[in-house]
Amino acid sequence: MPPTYSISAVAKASGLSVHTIRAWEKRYGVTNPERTDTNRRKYTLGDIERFRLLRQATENGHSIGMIAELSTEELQNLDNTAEVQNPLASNRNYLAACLQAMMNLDADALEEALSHAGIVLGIDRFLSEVVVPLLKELDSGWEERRISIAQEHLASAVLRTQLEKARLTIQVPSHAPRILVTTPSGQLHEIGALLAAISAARHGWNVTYLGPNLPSDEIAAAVAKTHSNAIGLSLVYPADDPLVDSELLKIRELLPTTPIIIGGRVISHYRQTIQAIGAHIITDDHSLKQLLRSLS
Amino acid sequence: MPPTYSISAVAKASGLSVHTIRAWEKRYGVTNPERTDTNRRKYTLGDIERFRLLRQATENGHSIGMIAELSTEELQNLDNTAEVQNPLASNRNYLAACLQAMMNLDADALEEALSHAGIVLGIDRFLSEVVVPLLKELDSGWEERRISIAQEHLASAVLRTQLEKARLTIQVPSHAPRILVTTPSGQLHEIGALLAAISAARHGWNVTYLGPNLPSDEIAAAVAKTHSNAIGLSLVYPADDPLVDSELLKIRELLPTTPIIIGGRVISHYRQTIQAIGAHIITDDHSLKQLLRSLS
DNA sequence: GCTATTTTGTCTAAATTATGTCCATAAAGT
DNA sequence: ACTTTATGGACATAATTTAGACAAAATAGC
Repeated sequence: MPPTYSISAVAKASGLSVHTIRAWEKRYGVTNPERTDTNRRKYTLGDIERFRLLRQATENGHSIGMIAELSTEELQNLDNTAEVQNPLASNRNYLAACLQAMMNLDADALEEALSHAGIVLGIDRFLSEVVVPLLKELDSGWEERRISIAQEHLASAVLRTQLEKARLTIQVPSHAPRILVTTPSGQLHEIGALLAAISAARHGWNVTYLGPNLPSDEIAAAVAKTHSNAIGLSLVYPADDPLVDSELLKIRELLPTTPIIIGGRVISHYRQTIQAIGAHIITDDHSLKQLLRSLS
Repeated sequence: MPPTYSISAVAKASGLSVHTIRAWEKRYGVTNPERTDTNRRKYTLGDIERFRLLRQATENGHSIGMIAELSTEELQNLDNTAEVQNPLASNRNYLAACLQAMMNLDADALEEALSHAGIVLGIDRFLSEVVVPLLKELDSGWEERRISIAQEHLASAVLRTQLEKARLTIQVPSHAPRILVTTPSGQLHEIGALLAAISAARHGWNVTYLGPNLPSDEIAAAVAKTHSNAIGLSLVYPADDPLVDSELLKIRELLPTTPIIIGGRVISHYRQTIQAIGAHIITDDHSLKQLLRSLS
């Protein structure tokens, strides 16, 4: 792994400023990068990872002076055991920036804000503190006519791209259990399904994501073809479509034993059918995690 | 005798300017092309791939001075650590690999094939030699029931991600003319619109992409808000929806002077309306390029 | 509780280096 | 004629370096 990253590249990737990186180096010797012939610092991917861990640790309340000498390995363990949440974290700012960019139909700014949030917050907090609130805001704003269709479309398109980007960074062993994620016929909104796909991947599952609006027989055939161990379905809109009920029943008919996991804003409207087919209901990432663990 | 390429051909294929290519050669010795009897540079396919990798790496945050000395192999492994790429296998049939992966519902393989094709072929050839034929195959295969809905969904989802990825690598100056790309109400397929968005960006336009199925009044409002100089609409399916006709008319009513560019598989079914509102019809990338040039 | 000190992130200034772009001129293709 | 290319040099902007300053926050000492 040849060292090829410039200090600005490290700054972008780690969420620190170039000033801070140099200060930490001078004061605490957190890294000792090679130099070019002309004295420029040359960083490795490992350095980036180290700076990222250091930033997370400092944001969790550790002072940089105390942890600077720790090895990268020790930093990882430290991070796993740190529970101190820093309420000062500026998630509000990201959310506000996203909303403003969306209102202005400024795709570049929205992308910038989301991308930066993903780097600085880490994927878990990015999802729970930015993406989910943003989706809620989209929901309520759309109902109250505060958000136009165009704004919602723009947000969906950019968000989708960023979520896919986040998904690419997750690596899952190929022997892990497999889940098929989609939405049934009649359900056109896919962001919820995409979120579920990322969560499942985060929790160690191989995900086959098939987008929205998939008929029951296709779902069944796809489950067979991909040897999936479970199905994830997202129900967001509309709330009272009898087609959804019948599709759910058909899926259960075609796949009598496959666990079906259902989540989304409008699950309550289909609760009767969901219970009839013995599907699992999830309401948040934590319940999804529990459920997936029990299934694997 | 292997084929060779002029510096301008390399510039087009790699996305660099001829100035930059010569500067990189002079300053960092990134390549050492043979010369003709009259001292013109003669590049090989390998040189083109090297320049392309260098451009991608620089856009990824590496500075050219640091990576110029790396071998082509090291460049390939810089960011795509998992992918082992064989430049000798450039005759590989990407399209076939994509189709097979799609048939097997193997999202990972499809993603791998598309991503690899995008890197090796460059964006233009990737679009014209892989994406467009794949879309045509999807179309015909779907009509002939050779391809299931699940397979089509999978292909759409993965393709969309790869296209978005490709779009991110295109950089356009912010003062460039602006085009809004979407599909009108009733048109749910978005891949064509995404393709058009990429083409427009390739031809130097700032693109605001708003996804499929956008009502006419929203389109008009978005054009005003983003100060767009033109509208791009994609019509792929369905072929005979009176809603599309009325939406097109409404758009023209709301925006009497904005150029409207329309393309897609089913434009012939709406030809009368398209002519009535004085919209431009494009049939391929070349005609789009011509048209955009005349508008800017 | 209240200073004094240390820690820490941020910032400035000035010099150096990096990098994309451009020019002028000559030569070669078309 | 017009375009493309080669060469060497010039330029402007951006990035990086070092040394040090500064203010807010945390910590220590009393």
